[in-house]
Amino acid sequence: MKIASFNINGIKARLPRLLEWLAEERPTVACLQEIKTQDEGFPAAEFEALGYRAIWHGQKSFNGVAILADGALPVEIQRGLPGDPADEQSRYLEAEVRGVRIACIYLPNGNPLPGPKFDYKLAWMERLRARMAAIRAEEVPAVVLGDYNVIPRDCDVWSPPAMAADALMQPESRDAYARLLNDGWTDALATHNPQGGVWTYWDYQAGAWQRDHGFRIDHALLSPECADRLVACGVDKAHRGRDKASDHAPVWVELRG
DNA sequence: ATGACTGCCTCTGGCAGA
Repeated sequence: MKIASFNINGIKARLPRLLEWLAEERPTVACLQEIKTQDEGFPAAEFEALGYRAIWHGQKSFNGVAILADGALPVEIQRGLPGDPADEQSRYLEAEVRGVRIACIYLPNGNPLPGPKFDYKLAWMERLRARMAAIRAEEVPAVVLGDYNVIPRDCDVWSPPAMAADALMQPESRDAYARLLNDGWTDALATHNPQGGVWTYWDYQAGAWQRDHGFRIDHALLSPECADRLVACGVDKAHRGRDKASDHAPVWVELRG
């Protein structure tokens, strides 16, 4: 089964590209981030026409996440990241699909720093760690995937100095990410590409795509029950080069069984 | 180089993104 993540940067503007990607790549599960629409604006019928059923957690203008599954309705487990009742941003949706726990995340960017946005990012990462520990304790096959907004290693960015001041690669951001791995989660793309050089994001500005100035911030973290089943993973890079593309490319993992 | 581009919901310019 193929489980994918795609930060689509607006589901209204991206719908033709998104439907095209689903039809061509046919992921079993697709986690979407930055749908940027309220719940009532979600194009569920367009996905059903392709054989996908979905659950979604929308928000006006910003954020918003969704989980699509081929031929099955995802069984919702958790809507919104626990740990802060005052947090109303739509960045977390968790479900079960075909016996696998799927958590779709859109981790806060954190810029500018220092400031409240960076504080919110770090607090959100601590809450995520707690939720992932709870999932681990259930000992179920689980994949926590999405836009983590963290560049884990220097080999995950085209130019470390160019991004050094960015919230994506601050030591605090990296340490919080490393704690997730220390807790027993496996970064699928990093495991299969220890040398780095694999990007999932290219800025719209300054010809970043044409110059291959990218970095890796979209990740799939596997529980031990899933890490044993990992047979392949990758980035659908070609989709980033198409007309009216998102600034992110889809990432995916293929699990045995 | 206070740059660059894109999407959203319109206070069609300001904000957010990364």
